[in-house]
Amino acid sequence: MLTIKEVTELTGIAAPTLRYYEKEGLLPHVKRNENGKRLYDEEDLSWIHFVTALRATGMPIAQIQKYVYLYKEGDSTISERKRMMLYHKKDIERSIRELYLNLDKINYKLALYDVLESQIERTSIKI
Amino acid sequence: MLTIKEVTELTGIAAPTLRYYEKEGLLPHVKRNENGKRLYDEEDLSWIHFVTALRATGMPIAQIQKYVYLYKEGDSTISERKRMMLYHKKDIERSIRELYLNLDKINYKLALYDVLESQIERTSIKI
DNA sequence: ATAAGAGATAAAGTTTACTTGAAGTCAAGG
DNA sequence: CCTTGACTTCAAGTAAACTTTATCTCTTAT
Repeated sequence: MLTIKEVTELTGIAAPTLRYYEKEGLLPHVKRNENGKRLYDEEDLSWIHFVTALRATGMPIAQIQKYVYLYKEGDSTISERKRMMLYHKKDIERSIRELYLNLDKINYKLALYDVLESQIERTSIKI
Repeated sequence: MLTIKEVTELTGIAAPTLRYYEKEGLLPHVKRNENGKRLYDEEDLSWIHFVTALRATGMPIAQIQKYVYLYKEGDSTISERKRMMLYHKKDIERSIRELYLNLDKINYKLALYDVLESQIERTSIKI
């Protein structure tokens, strides 16, 4: 069982953020010791990693809340949770496609700069 | 020359957002008619598209501001602008890589759901 | 004994990027 | 004439996700 400090060191997530996630219901069943201090086990860690992956891919807190709520409901919600993940997967794939398209525009801009620079170079040589 | 309404229809960007971008200095040389109403030409449109691409790839307003400021400085800032774009390109590539990594985690979760569902199915058949 | 250090809660504050609202201008249509 | 519609500006409001602050408790080292 890990303290909150150990978890921040392991995950790079700030302690207030971990408390905030828990308060918002994103981290089910985090235990406490006799003094009320948080204790994280392996399962908590994998929840943290999962939530982090969802956040990093742009899923809003509110939607993760809903997911965890369904998880707590038990096996009867498996198909709905799967649907949420499938939908989110499509979202990520769309984001990636858009990033590639916009990356093309940046690359085009960079190509223009290359032309500009070589023009400037040639001009300088002439002088 | 296009009115702001025509530009919103063409680009899907709300008029207040266009005004906001202009006020923040992201859109250089947008002209006005004799009554002070905005008129956009082809160059303005391509600035709008460019700014949109930068925003969509996560560049903060403040950094775009800096870029446009350099642009206004003239040719002497070309290499710095190019450096900004190169750096941003690396950023986008990093984002894409991270999205792929996190997509893998989501796919792993989905695979787990497939196993779970087939287990449930088999259990039901037994009953 | 007591002061430091880790952790807790609750509430307020911050940041970023817009968005909305209030109030005014101006040309055109009934 | 005067109202409607499409603008304008400036200021204030909003949403999301944290982050900071204030205050309190408890264990531990001096």
